[in-house]
Amino acid sequence: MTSPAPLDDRVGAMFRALAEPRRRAILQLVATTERAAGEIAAEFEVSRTAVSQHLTVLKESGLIAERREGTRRLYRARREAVRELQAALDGIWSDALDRARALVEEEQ
Amino acid sequence: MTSPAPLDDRVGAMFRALAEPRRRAILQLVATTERAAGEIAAEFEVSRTAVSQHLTVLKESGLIAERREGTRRLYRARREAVRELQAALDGIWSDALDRARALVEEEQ
DNA sequence: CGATTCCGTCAGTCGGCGCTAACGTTAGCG
DNA sequence: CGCTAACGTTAGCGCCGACTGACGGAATCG
Repeated sequence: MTSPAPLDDRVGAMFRALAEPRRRAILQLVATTERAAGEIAAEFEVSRTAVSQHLTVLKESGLIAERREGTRRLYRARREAVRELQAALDGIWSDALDRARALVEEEQ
Repeated sequence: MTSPAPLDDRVGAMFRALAEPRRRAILQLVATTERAAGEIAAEFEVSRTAVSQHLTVLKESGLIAERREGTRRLYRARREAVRELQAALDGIWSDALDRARALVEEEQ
């Protein structure tokens, strides 16, 4: 309730995005180097359309950011989003502690 | 080569397992407290069969471990697996650096 | 202006996944 | 040994998601 934006949905979107092997490869491609959509598509043996859809999913999850330059669109990975994901992984245990504590108080 | 199973597949299996909201909730339930399958199923409003399948997916991904006690099967989260996942997330950047370096040598 | 480049978007198909219902299995009790 | 409890497993169904092919749009060059 503290966060106005649905944080759990955002985390879920990131996990769903990373569940696809090709999207992980794309994310790795734009991790350090900003790349255009065409360059990314050229790295894989799938249609350019599929890559574009993968980029859309990654962008909507917040894992990558888009920047336009002429007719090209350049993509780069957002490391902050990954850190948010790692925090969520740690939260699995810390939040679980809170819930366990609530259960103890209830059953006593 | 330190791991007998292909690491990228294991990481992918973990991401795929975490992509499902219900599996994340289950993982959180058994994060600190070891629980039986029936107890877990009672927490959600889905059939016990569905929970059992989720537990299978989580177990095969390595995110949880199973222990038998009589007719019951107790599950607990494996925090080491989560740490392996976080390392993979960091690896997106470190491995990308290696690949970028190789590309530079190629194009020169 | 027309042509080209670089992309995203829209149907449509197909395989995979989550769910339910019925059945099979193992452990413990009388 | 029959019975029950506590599970996993299988078959089937509905649906989402990854992919392809065709189309549309914005920026650049001549």
